[in-house]
Amino acid sequence: MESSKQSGTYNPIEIEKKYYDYWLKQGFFRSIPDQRKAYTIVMPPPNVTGVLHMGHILNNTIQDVLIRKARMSGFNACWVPGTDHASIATEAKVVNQLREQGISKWDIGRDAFLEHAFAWKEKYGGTILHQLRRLGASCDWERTRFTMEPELSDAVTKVFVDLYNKGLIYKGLRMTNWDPAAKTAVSDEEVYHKETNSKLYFVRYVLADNSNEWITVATTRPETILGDTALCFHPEDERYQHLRGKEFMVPVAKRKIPAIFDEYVDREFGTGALKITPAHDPNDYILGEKHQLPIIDIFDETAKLNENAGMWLGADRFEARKKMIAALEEAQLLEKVEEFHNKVGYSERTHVIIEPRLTEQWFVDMAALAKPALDNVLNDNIKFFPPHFKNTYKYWMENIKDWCISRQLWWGQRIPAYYLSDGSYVVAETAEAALILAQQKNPQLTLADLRQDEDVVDTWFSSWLWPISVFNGFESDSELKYYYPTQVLVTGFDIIFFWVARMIMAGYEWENEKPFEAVYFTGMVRDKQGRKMSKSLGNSPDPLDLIDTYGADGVRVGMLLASPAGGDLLFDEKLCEQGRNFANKIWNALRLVSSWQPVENIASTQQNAATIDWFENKLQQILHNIEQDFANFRISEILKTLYTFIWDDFCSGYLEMVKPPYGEPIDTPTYEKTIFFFEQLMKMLHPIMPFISEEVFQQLKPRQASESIMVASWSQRDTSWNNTAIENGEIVREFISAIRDLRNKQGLKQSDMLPVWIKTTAPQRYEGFLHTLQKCARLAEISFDDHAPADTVSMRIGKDEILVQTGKLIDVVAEKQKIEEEINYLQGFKAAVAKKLSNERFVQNAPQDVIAKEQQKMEDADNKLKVLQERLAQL
RNA sequence: GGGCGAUUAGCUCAGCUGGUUCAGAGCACCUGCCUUACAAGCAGGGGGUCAAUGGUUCGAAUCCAUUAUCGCCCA
Repeated sequence: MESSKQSGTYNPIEIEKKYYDYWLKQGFFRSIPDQRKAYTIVMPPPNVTGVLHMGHILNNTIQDVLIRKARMSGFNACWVPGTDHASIATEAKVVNQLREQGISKWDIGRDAFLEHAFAWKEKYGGTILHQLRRLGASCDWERTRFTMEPELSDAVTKVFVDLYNKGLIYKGLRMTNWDPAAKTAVSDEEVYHKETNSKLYFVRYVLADNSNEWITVATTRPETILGDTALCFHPEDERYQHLRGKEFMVPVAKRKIPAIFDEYVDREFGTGALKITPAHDPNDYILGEKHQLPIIDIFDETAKLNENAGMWLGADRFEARKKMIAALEEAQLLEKVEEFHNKVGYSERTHVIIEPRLTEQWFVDMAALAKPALDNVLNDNIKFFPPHFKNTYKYWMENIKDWCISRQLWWGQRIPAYYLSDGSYVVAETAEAALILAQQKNPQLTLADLRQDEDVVDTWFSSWLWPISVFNGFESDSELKYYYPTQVLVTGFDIIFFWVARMIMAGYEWENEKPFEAVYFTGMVRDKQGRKMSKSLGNSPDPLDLIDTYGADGVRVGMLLASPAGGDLLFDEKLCEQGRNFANKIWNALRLVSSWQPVENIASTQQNAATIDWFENKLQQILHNIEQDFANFRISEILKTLYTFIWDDFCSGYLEMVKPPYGEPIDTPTYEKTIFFFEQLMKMLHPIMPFISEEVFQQLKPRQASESIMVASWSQRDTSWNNTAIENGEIVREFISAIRDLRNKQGLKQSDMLPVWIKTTAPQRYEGFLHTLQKCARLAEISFDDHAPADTVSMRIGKDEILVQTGKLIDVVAEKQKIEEEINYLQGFKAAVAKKLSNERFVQNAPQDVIAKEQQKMEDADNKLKVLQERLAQL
């Protein structure tokens, strides 16, 4: 053991580095299948483009807590890290980087572009995973996976072909969410809607056969007028009945379009007349199909006007709007403009307004996949924490839409569809396999006649396989069998549809088994004012700076203090400070204990026995509570329990009670018990504060080189305890507190040793604590006789009365008043209890133990009253 | 518009299957302390009509209904 001359301030930086390296070197993070039961977590792979932010800290702290606890509990703990290739985001980064060098991706072509992209990934892609080491993450780094590496890409191809062969993947022309910045379709889930201040333009459509008559149509997107192919009215709208069979002139474009009638139209909105632009609005598209309208697609892939628009070629959609408004005004067809609030869809990735666009895309038919995925969540076969996310999940699954999986990008797994010159295609895992299929149509074909689809699949189409593919589960089940299903997924609720739901589907589709037993949803990290943390607001601290300032343990505590499961959490740097202070407190407890010199056979052995008994039993009780909380993922609760137990009960309570006077030795049994308790506490704390718990563990006793708290076994399972021992200790602590309060209020000095009398029916309660009481409360002598002098102050601790001779004049009036107040309160309390007990229905209906409790309360109140009244008479 | 959730101390939140271990914790605040482990600390203290109304019940912060306010998701 090191000397007590260490600094009074804990310095986490070196210690954290030292132990992380030590753990790595010892291979404690490594998991290889063996005879133990596995406890597996797959990390939600962060984007390769990302840097560590507070969300990662939260998410990975929780995972590390769970995996460390499992490891100590004797499981073969396996935490698999990895990264996600993030198609759109990464491709955008690489494109930008190339642009700065004056290179366009189109010039260099697909293969060269991918080389750049992989190079970029090699250089920057490991950033987050490296940063996580600072946090103490005990991942099995040797298992680090990447969604674009060969095995995982093969899995994607395999799965695509499998689904296609099952008839669950199809290609079709559909209205899709087009991201004109990324020039790709995105799925419904990648579109977010934002309340926007728009304008509603009231535009006149003149009748084709009578230029003096017109209908006014309200639209938010006048530029799409160029793609109009009909006007639509409600069939029962009396205002428009005369228009049946008529035609209108499209403003500015000067084309003729028909009037159609459909119940879809909302008569209340605008003028009740709706312009139909099938190529640029999903609802219009449906109406267009129903009424067999022509489709005029006026935009190109970057949402600029094309030849079909007939004018302003190359103008982007916003410019086109301005031009259209000006043209309408000039033609005197713009009646009025109103302010209007509506929700506009934006791309999750590039944050530009989504353009509904008709494109050929690949879709997954989700209905069949959704069925087992829904059932097994509803029946709690997969448990959600917090459980209310089941509702959200259920709603989405029951209204599930087909999944658009193709992306017009290069960075990703290329769609394994091969086109023949006649436009038909075959789907196969390799070009060679595709050729065989193609040759069934035409035996003359060669590889050169096949052209692979240019598009890649959605990133989520690879990450939905993650819990299986990280174990190469599509190749062989040797590892999968051992690690799958995993125990828990820790992730943000915002990707419940993107990812969680789809992993569940994939699990049942290919393994016929859930991917995880439980899902722990974390909330969003916000600043203390409740704002989302963002770069532009500058309100997101750099996690590495935080770790430098407060230590990884401090940051972990800060994060967990703020984070009950599920809801958003308001992060405040002060919480990390609290965590750092906690570490410092533990450090100083270690300094104290380290300074003790144990000696055999001295009086304190007996004097401390009751205190040790109290603490030992409470420790067992706390251990039990924590075990329960772990089962329910109540991690924040576990931290609070340990924080209070270590700081208040261990440091302020236990250590002060057994601490020998300065310079005096401690008896060996107390010393050994204390070391044992401290070690137990550190084991309980280790999942949350891995570093300082290890440091204390190493210093408490001489250890073998390979001995670490990380792999020390979690405290024993038998957690029975004696409640009386706990109660007695608590009462003694209350006692000490009350005496200190009295000193405070009466301005008594520490050096004034006060004599006390205890009036109790259970003097044995205090027996083992007499020395401790005298020491901690600075008492002269403790008597249990009835001969307390008159000049004493009275206090009540539990059911007992304590009389303290302060040596000062007793303020009889104040003392009387205090007691009368207590009597008043007790009488009111008694009346309430009596009312309950005299209520026949209560006595009949309430459970026996509740009634017994009430009777006990009555009795206790009576006793107290008796004591108080005696005291009053005495004064 | 449909759904989900929240509302408890100045702030952030616990409070699980209704019953004095039910009104709690941390931070903040107030008082007194540099007491040989710790001022990143010690000892003590004050503070809430549990959003409102009604109901169920012997009994409601807890269950139900309505309202208000806020947040989120979907359309």
